[in-house]
Amino acid sequence: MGDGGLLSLSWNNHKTTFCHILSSLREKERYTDVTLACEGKFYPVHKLVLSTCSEYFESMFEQTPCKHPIIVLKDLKSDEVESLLNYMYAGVVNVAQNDLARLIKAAELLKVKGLAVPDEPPPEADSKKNFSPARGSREDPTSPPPKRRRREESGGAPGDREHREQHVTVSSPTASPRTSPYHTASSEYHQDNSRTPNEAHASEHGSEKSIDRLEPDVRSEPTSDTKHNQHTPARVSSPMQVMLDETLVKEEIMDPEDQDSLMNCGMDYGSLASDGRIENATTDGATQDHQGQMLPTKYEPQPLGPSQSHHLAESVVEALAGPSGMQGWLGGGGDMGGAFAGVDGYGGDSRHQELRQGLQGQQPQAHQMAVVMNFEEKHSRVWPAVVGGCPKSTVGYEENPEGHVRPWTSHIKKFECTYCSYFTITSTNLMNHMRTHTGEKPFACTYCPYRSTQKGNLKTHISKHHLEYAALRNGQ
DNA sequence: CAGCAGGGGGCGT
DNA sequence: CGCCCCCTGCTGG
Repeated sequence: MGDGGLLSLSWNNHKTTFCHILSSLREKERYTDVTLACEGKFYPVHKLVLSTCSEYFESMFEQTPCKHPIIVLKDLKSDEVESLLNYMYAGVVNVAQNDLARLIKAAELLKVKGLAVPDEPPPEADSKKNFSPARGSREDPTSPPPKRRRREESGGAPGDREHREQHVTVSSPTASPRTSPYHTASSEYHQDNSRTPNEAHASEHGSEKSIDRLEPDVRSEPTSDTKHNQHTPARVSSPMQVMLDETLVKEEIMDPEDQDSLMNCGMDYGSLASDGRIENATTDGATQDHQGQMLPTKYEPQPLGPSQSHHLAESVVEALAGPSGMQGWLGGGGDMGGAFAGVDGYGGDSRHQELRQGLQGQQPQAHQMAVVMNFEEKHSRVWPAVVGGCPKSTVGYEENPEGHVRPWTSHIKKFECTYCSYFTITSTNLMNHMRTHTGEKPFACTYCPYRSTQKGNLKTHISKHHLEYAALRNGQ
């Protein structure tokens, strides 16, 4: 190094290796810090990947201090989520031709880069965009070019191997791993895929642009244009999102007409509706009627009323409840009711100004409401153990040998710190916590200058340092 | 090991 | 509901 020679060390297989490792980590649920829930299925994934591949998630995570949020994608299908996750992790995913439009629309809802970006000529030969920095808006010229290409741009490869199966080749090597231990049904995309994962893997290694194999007739297929159609039969709206994280429960009411304020406050939930197509698709009333969580009055930072909290609970239950019967997993309606009865007042009582600023005075839109529940990081360790049981029943956690309590009923907290995002269910805990901010140490040791924020700590201190004196005093 | 901080049960008002 | 108390986990020296 001393001779000044500059060596360029190149990792030839960096991209493929990187993607493979990422997918492996996902498969092993290693370092996962966010869980997507859809139709009763859970997908432990990484914020980094989601943020990288989706401005939607990036903005969400930026504004949500949750350590391990659980995001319920309400208006998406589990297979769509699986495909999008596979796409984000591997850069490719297999999708049945008939499901292409649906997948694209889902990608647009989540602003998945490469899929959600409207077709436009790529500025240059691209590599995997999914792992590029996620900064920039969709209008950003530096944003990744769309992966879906028109036939003119696909290098004229009509009728290749993927097409014969009527599959859009988006299959990835790592798309094969189970998306979740709670996965109850394998993706149809893979079931229909004749290629083995290894073959797919090899294919990906051979070409980073397997998406280019999108067949011309696939794109010319009528359904492929539904992403530009505002009134597709398939109900596609802004996904109801429930983020379970630290204790906090919020209802975020989004008004598509107030995108600016939403942007200003950093919450990009409304961006889903910023797209006119999607927005219109959701304003046909079907979504609202279906979800029934629309709050009739404008959002106010006030505790939720009974009916509102009921709607909140319902929304969460409904969001978490999938075909596999997540109601049972959640412990039954009664328990859930109790759980969310305990969160009354969380709808607007939060002091998270950054979340609230852009929401005040806005007319609520049910399809744009996001319910944000915070789940403390510590509990995220309980969470996998809890949900590790059968998602279809309550056995998984009610009788779990570790004695884990029901997360929804035991970790919903009511008191929040004005200095940080801390929440607790008891005022005492909050008082103790507040002392950490104020520096108040009301408990002074009578034998030394030691002071403590908690009496118990002082007692411990005395028992360890001044036990003799304390015994003498007690004896006198 | 000591201190800090959080969770939660128990009890009285 | 507030307070007391105990227990527990984490962290830094």
